[in-house]
Amino acid sequence: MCPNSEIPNEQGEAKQKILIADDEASIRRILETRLSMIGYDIVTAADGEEAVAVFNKENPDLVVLDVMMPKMDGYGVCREIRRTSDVPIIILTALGDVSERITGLELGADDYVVKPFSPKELEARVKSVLRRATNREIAPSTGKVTKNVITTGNIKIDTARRQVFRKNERIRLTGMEFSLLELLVNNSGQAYSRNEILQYVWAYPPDHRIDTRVVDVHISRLRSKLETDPANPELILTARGIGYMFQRIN
Amino acid sequence: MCPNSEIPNEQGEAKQKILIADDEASIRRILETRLSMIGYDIVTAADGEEAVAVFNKENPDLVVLDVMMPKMDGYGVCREIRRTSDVPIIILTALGDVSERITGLELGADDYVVKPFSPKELEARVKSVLRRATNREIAPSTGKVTKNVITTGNIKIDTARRQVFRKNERIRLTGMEFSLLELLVNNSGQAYSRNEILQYVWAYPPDHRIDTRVVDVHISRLRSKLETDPANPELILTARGIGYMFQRIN
DNA sequence: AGGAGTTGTAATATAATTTAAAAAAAATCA
DNA sequence: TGATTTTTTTTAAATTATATTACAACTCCT
Repeated sequence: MCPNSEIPNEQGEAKQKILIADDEASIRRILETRLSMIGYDIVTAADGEEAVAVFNKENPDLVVLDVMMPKMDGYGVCREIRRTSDVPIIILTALGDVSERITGLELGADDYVVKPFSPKELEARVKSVLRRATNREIAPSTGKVTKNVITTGNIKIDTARRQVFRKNERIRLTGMEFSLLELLVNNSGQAYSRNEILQYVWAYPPDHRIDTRVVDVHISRLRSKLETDPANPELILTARGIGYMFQRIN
Repeated sequence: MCPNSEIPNEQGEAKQKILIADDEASIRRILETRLSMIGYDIVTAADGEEAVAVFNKENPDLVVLDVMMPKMDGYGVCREIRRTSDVPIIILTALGDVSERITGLELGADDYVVKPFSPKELEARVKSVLRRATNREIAPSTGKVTKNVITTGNIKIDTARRQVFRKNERIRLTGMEFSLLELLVNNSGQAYSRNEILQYVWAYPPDHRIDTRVVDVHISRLRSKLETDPANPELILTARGIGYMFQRIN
């Protein structure tokens, strides 16, 4: 099967770990259930001090902090964590409190979710933040400069606007399609396994039991939209036994 | 984060002084931190009367006023200041209260910023207002409304007059539509969930469970009025799984 | 009260994504 | 080589999410 992840994340190939800090047991329980269901390791804390302690002990990949907690509030925890770490942080704020939101972002939180929220929404934020966080590491690791507009052959990719053109005709890509293309193009010439792609584009932990064929399907659709002859791809290449890669750009 | 930076101010001479009047300590603290970081001198006040006192004593180059303050509200302070001075004034208003905004501008404020705002946004307004103030050779002593116009693509948004133009044709938006647009535009590039939008734009109490699909409907109506091709929106974008956002401006 | 305009709800349509599975291609090996 | 196995590609169906529409309820003006 697919070999170990070549792309180092902080835990090697372990699941990504999320620290959930909220004093409401019901919220902890729900989030723990839902997030572990889609493949994350969850650790929890019921107050601010515990959150800091657990953070230091467990070194999670992402932290979800409720603002209102006993002992130390979310900001305190955020500040404390930021003294030593750039780990992504999502803040849970109470209803529409402006100052809370500003404070949170000011202190270096990566995102915030306003209560009451649906678990689905938090899931989406978690993936989004993790995707941003992990994608940030990709470009530097290859030593490539990630340009805003990339041109190769008759394909033009505007990463800032998330738009793609072929022969100056705008091609509509869906969000997933674009994210996938973006990963491959930003690291052209480098092959990624399906698991790595799932991890980076979908922000799923390495061993999440999602069908890795999703990647194939998306690759197929991308080819049908981008390639001159989808049956003989010249841009999105198959690395048999490994995964996929984008034709090297220079 | 980017700490301690000695960015020279526009004059190169003495630092420009800004008075910040807001009863929320957290907002005062944040704005003080951020604005002094980029080279302004900051003085603060926690209520209306203090604001007037500090203004008379410190003679700042710009005043940022929260509308809602104890002792004397923002308008009172604005009126009071305008009796003796043309100093630029920025008003902080709650979202969606039209009359507040109009009143503020009538009273001679130079600009307003709608809560919730990001510190970055206020920084931009501060710079903009100061630039106008220092550049105006023949200052209209009335301190009449300085337009705050956002332009992107072929649409122009005049937030002061709550008017929107496409290709210089006026487009009629309803109040809700404009408020929604305003939230998204004022925070372009940032995705908001339906819940957040409901809380910010509709400002319903937490128990008033309204169908989140209302947001979809209004987004749809906005698109049909604003977008060149409503089926392929380029301004009001869908953040699948999360909500909506306005195409990042700048 | 009457009419024009606005808003929320619900029903329906469309689109994006995942799953499943069959067909095709490439690799393995006796 | 040819049969077998593995891997990839493609298609279709199922699932989930978003978009649109029509209408009823409501508001604001006179």
